Amino acid sequence: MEFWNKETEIRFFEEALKNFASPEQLFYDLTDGHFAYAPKNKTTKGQTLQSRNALIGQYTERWCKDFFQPIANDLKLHAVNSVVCPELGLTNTTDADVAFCTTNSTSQPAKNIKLIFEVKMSIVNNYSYDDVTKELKFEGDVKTHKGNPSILRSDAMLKAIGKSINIRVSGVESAKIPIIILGNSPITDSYKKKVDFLKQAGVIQGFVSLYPNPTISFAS
DNA sequence: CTAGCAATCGTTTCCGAACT
DNA sequence: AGTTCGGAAACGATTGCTAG
Repeated sequence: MEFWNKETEIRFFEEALKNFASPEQLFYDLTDGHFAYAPKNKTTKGQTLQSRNALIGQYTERWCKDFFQPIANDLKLHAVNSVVCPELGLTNTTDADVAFCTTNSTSQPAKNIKLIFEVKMSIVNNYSYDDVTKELKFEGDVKTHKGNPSILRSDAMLKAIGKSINIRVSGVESAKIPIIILGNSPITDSYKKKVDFLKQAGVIQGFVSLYPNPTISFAS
């Protein structure tokens, strides 16, 4: 299984366009074309694209499940999406994005859950889409557009930490289950120390980016 | 440049009313 | 009494924006 890369992102757009989404749901409609993010020298005229959120959210969570499935299997476990376990504070609205469980059922008792992942990933690079030719084009890496994806954002970190603590304080069963945050961007300097303390404190066992070299362009 | 508030979309849940 | 319907409200996901 490969790490997150440009092909992963292109595949998201292609599958979404083919199956259920219109270009307007996935791209900013700027004067000179459709863009995944606003390039640094351009403005979105105040519009904030929201229709992509749920779609990319689901895609990344599924992608992570597939990514970790072989590892889970080696451990005689299953990687499962949207795991619900009321004992751990994981309800239908606030479920575990991905978890390693002893069975592949969505609804699990606490004792079956061995590892919890919180996915905080999205599109990292910028792309343009041509309405006429249907062509998807790489426009530049994360430094060339205005968006801050994934755990590069402080509030994404706060949400991840908050959700983890919420699990920790839900009961005795949840105290021992490791929690790992998955992203596809670097983190801010200001959080580098804190993630170590979070680990020492036993709240979160790891922050992992599945996108090794986001600012190096690979041939596609 | 960073932290974090505000905004919107899609989905789920809630809750009273209407209906067997 | 139990079920179903439907609008309102809540919530989670991501991203723009701007004060400091």
